[in-house]
Amino acid sequence: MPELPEVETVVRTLRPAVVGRRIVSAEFRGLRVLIGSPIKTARALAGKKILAVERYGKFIAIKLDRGYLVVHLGMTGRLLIDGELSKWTHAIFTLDRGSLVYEDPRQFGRIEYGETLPQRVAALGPEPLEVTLEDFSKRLKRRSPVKAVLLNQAVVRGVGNIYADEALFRAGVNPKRVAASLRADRVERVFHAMQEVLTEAIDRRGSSVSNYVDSEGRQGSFQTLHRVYQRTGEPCVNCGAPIKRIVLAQRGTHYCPQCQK
DNA sequence: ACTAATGTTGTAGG
DNA sequence: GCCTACAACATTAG
Repeated sequence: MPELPEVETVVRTLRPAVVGRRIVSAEFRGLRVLIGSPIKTARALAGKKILAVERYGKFIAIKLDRGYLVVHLGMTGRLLIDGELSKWTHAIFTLDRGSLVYEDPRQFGRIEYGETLPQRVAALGPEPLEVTLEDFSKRLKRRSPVKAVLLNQAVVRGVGNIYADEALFRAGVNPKRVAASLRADRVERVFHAMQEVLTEAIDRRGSSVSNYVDSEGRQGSFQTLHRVYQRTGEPCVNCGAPIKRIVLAQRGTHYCPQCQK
């Protein structure tokens, strides 16, 4: 479910509810989502105070007075303030006021406590809304299709399948184009399109496809503004040609064969 | 019955 | 190191 705009919306709704709160206790169900020992993690979290909620790409880092509680929502994860318990509840954090509940039917998400940020977070590329054009251009010099490069979290962090397709459509760049072969003006168009689509999606509180909701249980609305993602066969908003779907980097990839040569 | 779905990680191979 | 392809993870929706 969650790419950068969705995770940003979760973080923004989470902050006012949990910053300053103290974790009274933590309970974990099942072995899939939690990285590490449930007993040790629960013991480490009990009594910790929440100082901040940060986002690193698609990762949520809850900064405690010692260490971090790091959450990745995978495809179907939800972090809910005072959420109801269900068969897919994998973690319950009881706070000194209210609670935080993690649920995830597909269980591709992960929760981890550490004294420092884990390596897979530290190894991420820069934020796409903070990276400079110069740095972005260097990072794009890879001999893979530009879509695969945008999905690579070591290049920039937070772009996923929806926003990669939407950014390339807006830039008028074919997703199969080898990134390193793009002229500088094309790279600049991709850069601006990526920033534009992410910013607009954040303004719309993300895309609710599948089961995405923020931490208050609210849906986003950017899915109504998707121009190519999941619009296979529908007319292109620019030229009317049918939107095409191919598989690239093992992901469904949607583009206009007319506008994205 | 089959396919595809917002993601990451690990393996094998070029 | 860089790159591709594939599998795995587990569930639901069309």
